[in-house]
Amino acid sequence: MRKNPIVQRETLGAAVLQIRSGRATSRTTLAKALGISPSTTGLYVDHLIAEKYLNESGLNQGPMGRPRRLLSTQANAGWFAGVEFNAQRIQAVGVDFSGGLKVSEEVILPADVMADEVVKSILECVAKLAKEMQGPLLSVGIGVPGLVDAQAGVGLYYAFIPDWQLVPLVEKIGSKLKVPVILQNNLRAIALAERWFGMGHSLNDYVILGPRSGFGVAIVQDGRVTEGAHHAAGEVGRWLWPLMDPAGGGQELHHALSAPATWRRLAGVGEKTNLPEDLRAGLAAVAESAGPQWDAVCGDYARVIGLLHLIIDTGVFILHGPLTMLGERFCHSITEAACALMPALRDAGLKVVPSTLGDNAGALGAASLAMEAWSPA
Amino acid sequence: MRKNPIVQRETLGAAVLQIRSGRATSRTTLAKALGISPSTTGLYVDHLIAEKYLNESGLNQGPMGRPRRLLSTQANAGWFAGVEFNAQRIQAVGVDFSGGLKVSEEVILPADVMADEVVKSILECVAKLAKEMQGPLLSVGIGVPGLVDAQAGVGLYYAFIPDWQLVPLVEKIGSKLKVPVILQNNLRAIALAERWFGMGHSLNDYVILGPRSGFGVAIVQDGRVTEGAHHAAGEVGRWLWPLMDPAGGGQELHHALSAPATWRRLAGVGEKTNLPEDLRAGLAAVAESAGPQWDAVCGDYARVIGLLHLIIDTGVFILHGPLTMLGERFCHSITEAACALMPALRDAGLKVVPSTLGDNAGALGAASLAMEAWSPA
DNA sequence: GGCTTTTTATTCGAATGCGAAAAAACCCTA
DNA sequence: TAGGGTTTTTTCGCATTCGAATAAAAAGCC
Repeated sequence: MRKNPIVQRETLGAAVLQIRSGRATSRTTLAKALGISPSTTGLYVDHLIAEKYLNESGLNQGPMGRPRRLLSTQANAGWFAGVEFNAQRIQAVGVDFSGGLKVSEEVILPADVMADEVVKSILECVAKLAKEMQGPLLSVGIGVPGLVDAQAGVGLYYAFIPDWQLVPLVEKIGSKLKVPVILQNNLRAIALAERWFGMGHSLNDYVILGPRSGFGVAIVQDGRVTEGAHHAAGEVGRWLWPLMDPAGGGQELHHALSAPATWRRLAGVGEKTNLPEDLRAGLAAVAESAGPQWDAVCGDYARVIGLLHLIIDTGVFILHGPLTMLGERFCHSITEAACALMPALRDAGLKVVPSTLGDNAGALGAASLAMEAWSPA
Repeated sequence: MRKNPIVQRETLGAAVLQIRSGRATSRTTLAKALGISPSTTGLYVDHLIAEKYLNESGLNQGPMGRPRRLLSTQANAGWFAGVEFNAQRIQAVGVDFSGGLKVSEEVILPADVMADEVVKSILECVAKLAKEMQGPLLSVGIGVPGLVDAQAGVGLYYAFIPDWQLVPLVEKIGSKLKVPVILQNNLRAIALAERWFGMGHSLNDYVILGPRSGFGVAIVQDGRVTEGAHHAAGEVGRWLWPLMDPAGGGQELHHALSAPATWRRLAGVGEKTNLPEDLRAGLAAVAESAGPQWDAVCGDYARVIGLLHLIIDTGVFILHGPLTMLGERFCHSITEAACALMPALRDAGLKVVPSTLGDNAGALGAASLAMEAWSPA
């Protein structure tokens, strides 16, 4: 038996992430992925197996040579909670140690909810999840609407909860649950969800399009989620739109491209018409429409995406939220319109696709936050 | 005497950078800046002093305690070459080991110059610099126009040199000079110049505005220069402009905001009017103008900057190139116009400032590339 | 079956980097 | 001028990490 060194916890966490994601499958591949020597990697893996975080799961015979001893995460070593919320509802998921989604919860919030009630509901939600999960809760990720200081663990501002200002969420939740709590803006959390559960798996550069009650984007560059100097990267909803309004009385992009606004424009109804009971169903109903409204909406999206793409040069734009109901055709129309407007985009391989993740993408992203932050004690 | 370990070269390079930039001035501050222990730092510094890269330059008494033994770089330990070029000219600088600018060179290129001639001229230019510099040449940085694959060391494409396609510059220059050669897009090189020689010293997030024969930007986020998935980040000159052209026959932003176009618009002359002999002087002459042209130009700049700022949330925009001749007033007008158009910008602390670096900012940035890449043998 | 070849994992000595403690160099005060 | 306080630098022992060699486990080949 090898001696058991006091290994670095951070590196242990990184090793688990590599194994869980499938980027590394054996000791040697793990060594390469972590950039440490094979001998040290062996010690780390021994430690993680001894602590029941990993196990060996068979052999993988390559074309030649000694077969790899496959490593995998022990699903019941503990679990991660992912929570996302806005002014209307809380969504939460429980994810096992192998990254498998096990339980979902949803809580509808009352109108005019206050910050303290939200915190209370989040705690209740996590408690409900805990009943169905195995092992100890390891960490909690929270996708927070509005401006968030992820480092400080504070929700800075959110327009639709009246007293949501400088809310020390990490402290409030962490002091009750006694586990690490990690925050991130909810759209940026979705970006992480794509990485762990969606199509971002193999991508290093992509943009999340998030048209909901407003319009925002989350940007992933070279594998890193862009935060911004004031935690406000991706707040494109505050763009003047139309940009060249000759009258000067411009509006914000929010008003043109939010999910409700998009439905109204596609349905050809005015601002005074009530929204349908179920916006998603309403959107599905107009998914086949055509004509000038369709072109106008796609043209606006095309312009926004074209501007974005030529700045940050990512490649794939992943559409999230209710507008995914408009399907592939919507995304394709946008792509085509953008390339028609700005020919440079065609060479740059612009592509808009609807997300394959469902409504709980934000909660899954929050769970990703929790997984990324965890290291063994 | 302490024993002399075989230290890691990369860390030695990083240590020299910290000392040269003044971010670290003593062994202890260096240890903090590098994130390694004071004891190890002591060994590294000993090594660097023994190799004549650093020396001790007096004491710095704080309010209390043992004074710091100040460290500084040995100016004559060698030198770095920085080269920038476009289709018209080559600019080169020689920078000593302490980061001091010592020599500048400029070569005017003939019309319709070919790639091979450019390479030859660069080599001649560096040879000329070498005569005036002390010590050995340590590395060369090159600011390359157009698309650049910095990692591969290849110039991918530049429209104004006919055969500038897939030029293996690092190989061509490196094989002659026998020192490391580092490439970067010339605008992104300017971003580095701001960091080392300009106002980026204390900034982690800023944007370089580069209106010249076209219009592009370079983005620095959290201290890193944004490259883009296809080496094309910041190519905003290819935006459709005006963005909402109802006729559909849109142009590129290049045509509206390049340095010549800006002069024509401010001077109120058409596309057929010849440019002044000296564009900078011409621009200085229209710097005091006012009225609708002035507002229109500033409005366009304000829109571009507003869009950029709300995406990437940096803060400071640094204007480079001939348009700096328009002075503080121009930048101030843009800032004001942007805040008027998009009120969100006012809270976000948007600021546009002219660069204090002169015409050779690109070459200085290239030298910064060289400095950042160097490590002792 | 024994041989080589290839790839993965482990062993083991060497040494690099760290932490704690000591030393050094200054201030201030009495 | 001696002593306490403070900060920087160095010393020194220790242990983690590495590198090179070794062992292990398979395939292919005669």
